[in-house]
Amino acid sequence: MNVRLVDFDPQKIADSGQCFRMHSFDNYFKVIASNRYLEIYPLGNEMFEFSCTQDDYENFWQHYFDLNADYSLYRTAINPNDSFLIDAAAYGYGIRILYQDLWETTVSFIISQRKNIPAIQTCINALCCNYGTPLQTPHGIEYAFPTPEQLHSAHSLQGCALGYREKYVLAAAQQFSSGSISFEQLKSLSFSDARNRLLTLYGVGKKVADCIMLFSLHDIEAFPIDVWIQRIIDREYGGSFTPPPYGGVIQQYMFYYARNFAYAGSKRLASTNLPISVP
DNA sequence: TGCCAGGCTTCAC
DNA sequence: GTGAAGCATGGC
Repeated sequence: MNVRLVDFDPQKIADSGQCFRMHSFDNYFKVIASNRYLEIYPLGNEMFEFSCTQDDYENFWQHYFDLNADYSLYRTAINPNDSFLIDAAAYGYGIRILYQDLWETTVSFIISQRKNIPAIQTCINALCCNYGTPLQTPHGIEYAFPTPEQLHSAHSLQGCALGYREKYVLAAAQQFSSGSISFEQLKSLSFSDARNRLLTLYGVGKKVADCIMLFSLHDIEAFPIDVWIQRIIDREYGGSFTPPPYGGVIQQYMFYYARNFAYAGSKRLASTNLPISVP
């Protein structure tokens, strides 16, 4: 099916670091999420072909990509005198905060600690290939993200390069497969109670908990502070920074801008060199 | 080859 | 309560 989407850039989303199973190819993108497989073909003029039915689009992917939200409202909340955030938001135009599966997000960001993004993707791909359910796709066999039960019954996850994180993932698998933590349970709690519940998971600290709050529970006030965000706070704000409204969305703009443009070398480039300007 | 990575747990103090 | 050490492994 074809659809026109504004403020939607699958390349930026794939490169934004919030998901690890969205990949770009010559003329399309493939996404694997919650046992579903999708290809997205950019057609130009904000038109996209989604390789799914209208029902699948309306009942899953539209929500997954948060396509009913107006992100210009988030950007207009930025202090107009804050040139770094204004530039970051312009550069990140088209990024969406995804509604990702709680279990997959938890495992992915447990794995992410002290790894770079290519290494994270290698680990997650190994987990899926070794323990996930095969999915038939037009481009061959892909693998769903393994369920908590699939990993819990594995007992050992050697061959996935998890290192010391393996025990964290196995502990999470036990918690999720037993039902002692669930999406419904966390969504019934307040922000701080849900975050505190996540912090009880072995291997989950503040940063990973905030990533789960943002990228799965979609609490867009969550503001994960990783090494990139801390670098921005130190360089641009003298070490002190109060997250603006909708901080999670702004955080994603900051992260993408820093990694791909502003700090892509070792220091910030001139903002006048920005490729685009967006209100 | 050596450094470093979307941090966390553990253990002194 | 706070700060430093130690951590497994792959990518660059």
